[in-house]
Amino acid sequence: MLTRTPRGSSSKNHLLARGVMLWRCIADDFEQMILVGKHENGARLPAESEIAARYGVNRHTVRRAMAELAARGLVYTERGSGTYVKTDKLDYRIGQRTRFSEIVAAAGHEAEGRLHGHRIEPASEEIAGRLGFKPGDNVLRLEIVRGADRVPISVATTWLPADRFHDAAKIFRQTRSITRTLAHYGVNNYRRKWTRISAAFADAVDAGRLRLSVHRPVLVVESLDVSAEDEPVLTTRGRFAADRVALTVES
Amino acid sequence: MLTRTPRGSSSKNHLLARGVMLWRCIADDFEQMILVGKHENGARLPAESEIAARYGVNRHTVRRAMAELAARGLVYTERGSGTYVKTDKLDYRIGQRTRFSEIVAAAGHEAEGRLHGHRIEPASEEIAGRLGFKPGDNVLRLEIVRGADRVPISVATTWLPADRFHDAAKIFRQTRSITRTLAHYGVNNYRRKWTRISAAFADAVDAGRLRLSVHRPVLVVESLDVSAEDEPVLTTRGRFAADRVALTVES
DNA sequence: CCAAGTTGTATAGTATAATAGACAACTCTT
DNA sequence: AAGAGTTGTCTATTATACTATACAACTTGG
Repeated sequence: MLTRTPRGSSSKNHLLARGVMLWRCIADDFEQMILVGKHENGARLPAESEIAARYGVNRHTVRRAMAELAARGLVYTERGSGTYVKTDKLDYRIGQRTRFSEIVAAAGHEAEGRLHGHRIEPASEEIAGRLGFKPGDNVLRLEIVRGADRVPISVATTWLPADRFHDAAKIFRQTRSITRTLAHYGVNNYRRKWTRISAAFADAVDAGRLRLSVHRPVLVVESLDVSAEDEPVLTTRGRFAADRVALTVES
Repeated sequence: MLTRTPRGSSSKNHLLARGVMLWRCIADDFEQMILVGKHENGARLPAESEIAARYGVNRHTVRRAMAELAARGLVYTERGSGTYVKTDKLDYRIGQRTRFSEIVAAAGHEAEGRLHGHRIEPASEEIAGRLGFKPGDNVLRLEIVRGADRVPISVATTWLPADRFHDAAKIFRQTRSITRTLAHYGVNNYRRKWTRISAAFADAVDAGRLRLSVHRPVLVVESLDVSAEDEPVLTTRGRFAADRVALTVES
């Protein structure tokens, strides 16, 4: 250790970013260590009291940091036992029948979907092309955040024909599922027609909704679903937290 | 604007990173806009009250954000007039006579140097080679933060022969200048022998000392200075905030 | 079963982030 | 010279981050 000048020589100085709370710095520090492989999957983290001592902070502060990591899906805690690393990813299988709730339920987790916003807007050239519309035609746009076991997995922007699915936003709020929303309109066997996958970094809005730092990667999944009669029923642009999901594409 | 669900629909939600203070989010937001060219050099920012209204926060919070930007050297404020963008960089000319204080003073700014730590350590192979020592020989290592007009410009790790400059840390604390410290030991006309320049991102420690975000670039300047008699007197590894300095190399 | 070690919860105190409002000091344009 | 608009400073209040301490609830290994 370097000899320090008297000024600002607190033991927690090395992580104190100005304007960033202590628990957040500790959480980010652990996220870094976990992502870099310093604690492997399933490993037990040191006890809260030990971490607190190591950072020179109160145990409550460490608890807040651990709660954050749990909210990010990086760890889980077991009362009386400890806090454990969980870096295994949800296997998200993309095929003709791709249903978020079914995939998550099959993996033994509780699926969740929440509508964060909606509006009717004129279709862009891109979206119109996908849905077989003319640019400027009205489409219904939904912003949906999906999660498994209360951990956000993806945010998706979904466009549907506005006339055919006019109250889809209301129906989605009730049913909390795109599958059930389409069923409400009599579309029961829609299937995935194509899927395009790329990668990017989370922007500020997505990062907030996914509980990610802005420098974490997302898998960008664009897709088109069609009805049994081959009519386009919805197209999406989803952003999946790459730390929490691995995509499997059937071929 | 998208129609929002009632949950968490505050007007400042789009920048509220969890565990990051409001003023910091606003400061980072402005830094981003400035760096991306949305406000050019010399331009006046909107009045504090207007910014406050725009973000839906109190004016004091905006003032804190502006103080942060000023501390980062990105803006300066003029009482009664406004806050102005300042993105021009200090021209740091590297030649045979390279003296931080002189360069900064010549640019019309007030130079400042502060010792953040020091110790005697065995020389690494690299450092020993530079100073003409054997690996393991004792060298004195200084950690110095330099600034202009109270804005950090560089952090530098400096190694000197430990025997010859034994109390250099103490002398530096008094003189606040490497030039004057060497003069104290009778070394008056040292000159730059070689300089090697590369680039990197600020690590957590350097970012804190330079008041940079960790994703901002730094210019890494490694160099060797020798006395008039051609004896190595010090070698450094400096990290310059690339947002605040441009290096000019004489040839 | 017990004891040691762990996470969960409760209470209370201190420091500070953010809000709110008022006014002083200053600049700039008219 | 005046007045509108700006930054600087002051006081006060509320919400919350962090600390401190204690104990309950639970797991694990002997």
